[in-house]
Amino acid sequence: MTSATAVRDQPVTRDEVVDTALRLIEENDISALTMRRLAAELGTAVTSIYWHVGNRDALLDLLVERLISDLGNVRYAGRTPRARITSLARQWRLRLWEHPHLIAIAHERGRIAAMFAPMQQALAGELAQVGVTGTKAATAIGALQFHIAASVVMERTASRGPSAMVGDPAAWPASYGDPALVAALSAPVDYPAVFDLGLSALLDRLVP
Amino acid sequence: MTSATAVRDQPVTRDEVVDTALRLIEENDISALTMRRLAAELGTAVTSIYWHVGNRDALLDLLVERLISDLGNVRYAGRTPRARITSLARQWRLRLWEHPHLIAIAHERGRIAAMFAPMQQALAGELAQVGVTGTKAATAIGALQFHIAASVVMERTASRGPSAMVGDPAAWPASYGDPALVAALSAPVDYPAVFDLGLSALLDRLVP
DNA sequence: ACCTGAACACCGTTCAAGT
DNA sequence: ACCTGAACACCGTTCAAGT
Repeated sequence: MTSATAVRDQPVTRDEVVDTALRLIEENDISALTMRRLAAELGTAVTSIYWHVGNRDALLDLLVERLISDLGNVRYAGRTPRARITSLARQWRLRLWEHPHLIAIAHERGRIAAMFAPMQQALAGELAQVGVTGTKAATAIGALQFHIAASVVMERTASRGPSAMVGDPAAWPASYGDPALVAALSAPVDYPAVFDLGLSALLDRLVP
Repeated sequence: MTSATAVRDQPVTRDEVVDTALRLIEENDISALTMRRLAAELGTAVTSIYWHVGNRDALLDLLVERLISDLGNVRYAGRTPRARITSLARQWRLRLWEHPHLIAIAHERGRIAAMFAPMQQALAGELAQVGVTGTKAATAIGALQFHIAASVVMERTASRGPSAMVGDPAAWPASYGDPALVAALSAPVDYPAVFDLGLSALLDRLVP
């Protein structure tokens, strides 16, 4: 936790409010973003934040818009269209994972679509190369987008709790016939592996 | 919103606290569950709730445990193992969807595993019939569980915001070569279809 | 064993008043 | 144009005191 700016000579700006709010969220989590704490961090009265951004809800909208405009495109590569789509999806997952708090907020506000806009167009280009267009391409894009967003949302939420196990060994009879299964289920979830498995299964279906 | 019980002759019980808390959440959402509102609904002082359940966090734990013990098993059918697994997955999705608020809480608390325990054992039985056991079965169970939980979490969160579109038509150049794609992308997400697509792709991979 | 009111340290937000 | 303090209606939680 950085110490609050005690006094300030410059007026606060809207961008500065957004910057500081982002910092508070990324250093802690969304619950650290209170209007009073934000004001303390900025060295102003709470009420002056209301002048700049309206209210807390509008501030959250601004944070999401900032995220969207910061995301931009992502580097990806591969020899075949399928390899490029795989690379693209993995890169987007990693990129979103840098802002897990924000993507949860974006999701709640129905802004996931806008967030993925650059990815959609790159994906549409790759799909067109393998002859997938129109509603089929839309389905593929929707499914991949869902898979990526879900992976980040699920891993993020789970990582706040106890290390998420898939299974609870105690729920299985001690005499259960497949001890290797029970043992494997009690390991922590390997999210990247689950992601890759789902991705590759989807691509088998979606990319001819 | 039901009117609060004005006076009461019986002592409050822990179960009654949990019941009322569940009702508050399911009739509204998690933000409706405040200790003060709960007390008003029960017709007691706020502080007496603390005597029964500890604090708000412990109450949320109790709600999740209640959900888990209420879930139990689910009916499913089908001629082939694959059909039965598909039916099982769909039924679990529907079942969880009856308690979207609670499953978000369960997920945050790392209790998804316990929630899915009955499903895991049914699934293990079906997988064994097609020769999938051990770590392979654990992977399959983990992937299916992730898919079901993600579907509910994503659809639930999205449904609080504006009707989620996959794509924003305005983000595409008006001259884009595939208008059918752009049009299809701007329709609301069909979550059951996305769920079934992902499920069937996973099963192609996981069930021989 | 169960309940109570008072108190504390927080929230978001509005408003009238300042420069 | 920008900032301020006071005030309101909320939170969760603790505690000493009641029966």
